[in-house]
Amino acid sequence: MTASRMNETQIDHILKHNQLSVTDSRKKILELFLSSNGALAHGDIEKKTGEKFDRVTVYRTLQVFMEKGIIHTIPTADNSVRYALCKDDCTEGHHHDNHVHFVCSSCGNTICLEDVTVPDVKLPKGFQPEEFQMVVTGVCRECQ
Amino acid sequence: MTASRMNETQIDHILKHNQLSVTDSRKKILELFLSSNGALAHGDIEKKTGEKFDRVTVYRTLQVFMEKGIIHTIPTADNSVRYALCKDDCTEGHHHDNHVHFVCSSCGNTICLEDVTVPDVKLPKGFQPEEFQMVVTGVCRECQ
DNA sequence: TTAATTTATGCAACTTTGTTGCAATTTTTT
DNA sequence: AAAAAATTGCAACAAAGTTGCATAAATTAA
Repeated sequence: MTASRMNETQIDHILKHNQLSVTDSRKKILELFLSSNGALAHGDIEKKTGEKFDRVTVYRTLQVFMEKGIIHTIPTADNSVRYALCKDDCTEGHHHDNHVHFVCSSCGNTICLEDVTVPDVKLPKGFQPEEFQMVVTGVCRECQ
Repeated sequence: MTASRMNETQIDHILKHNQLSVTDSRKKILELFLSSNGALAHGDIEKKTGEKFDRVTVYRTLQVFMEKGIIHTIPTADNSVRYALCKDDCTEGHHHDNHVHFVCSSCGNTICLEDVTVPDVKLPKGFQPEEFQMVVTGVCRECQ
């Protein structure tokens, strides 16, 4: 079993496990996320799929992946929405992501720092927290 | 001197201090920020100014305020860009904001938690941090 | 394996959001 | 009060995202 073959099995499994039809676009987009250790913007996906799929399909695929909890959005200071794979038991639409995200100001990539957990903070009385997200901007390893 | 009168003096001073012409739109938009303890999206501003100013003017005003360091953007998990007043000595375009932002999932408001500082985190080797931002999602004081 | 059913895709048309150039207006300077 | 500088609003555009619907593909049932 080759690496790509194994990858395809994994991809199919994720889709079926989430009760999604296995289609070319979904397989390809999911593969992109699996082979990228960072986060992807809608535009990145359109470019990397080589305009093989309609813009609308990409939008709808991301939407479905969000609903199923396969991916989640990452906050950025600029106006770009970035998506990243959910790790582990992220089966609901609601995602509680507890690692720090790093946005490189040089290459623009967003990297999930899996090993860096978001520290807890104390909030003033009356604020009921549901999710903590932390974004660090700076220069990444590749761009030093 | 009435409150509104004092406010106007304050507003004029901020604009002049930043070498900006004192115009109706800038005064009004700055007033909005001063009277709101949270962050504002472009759309909020358009609504609250009662469509008195052209969309382009609002965009350009926000842009200029950003350049002058009067306001800064706040990261959000959705695709909306939100702006908030810079406190204290934020005279450059580059802004290092060190307080936590709270986004209410009920009313949608973004509140600057001035008293809650962003905790430091250790990054893996090779990552050069420039700015740390933290966003907490949940239910705010008003919406409990 | 094929037919029936369900689901996803792609197209077109549209809305929303943001940008640019330029003439007219307003603000600031002299 | 006039000249110079800066800002505004308009129009036209570009980019980003959404919706309805017929076609095509994937899944289920026979």
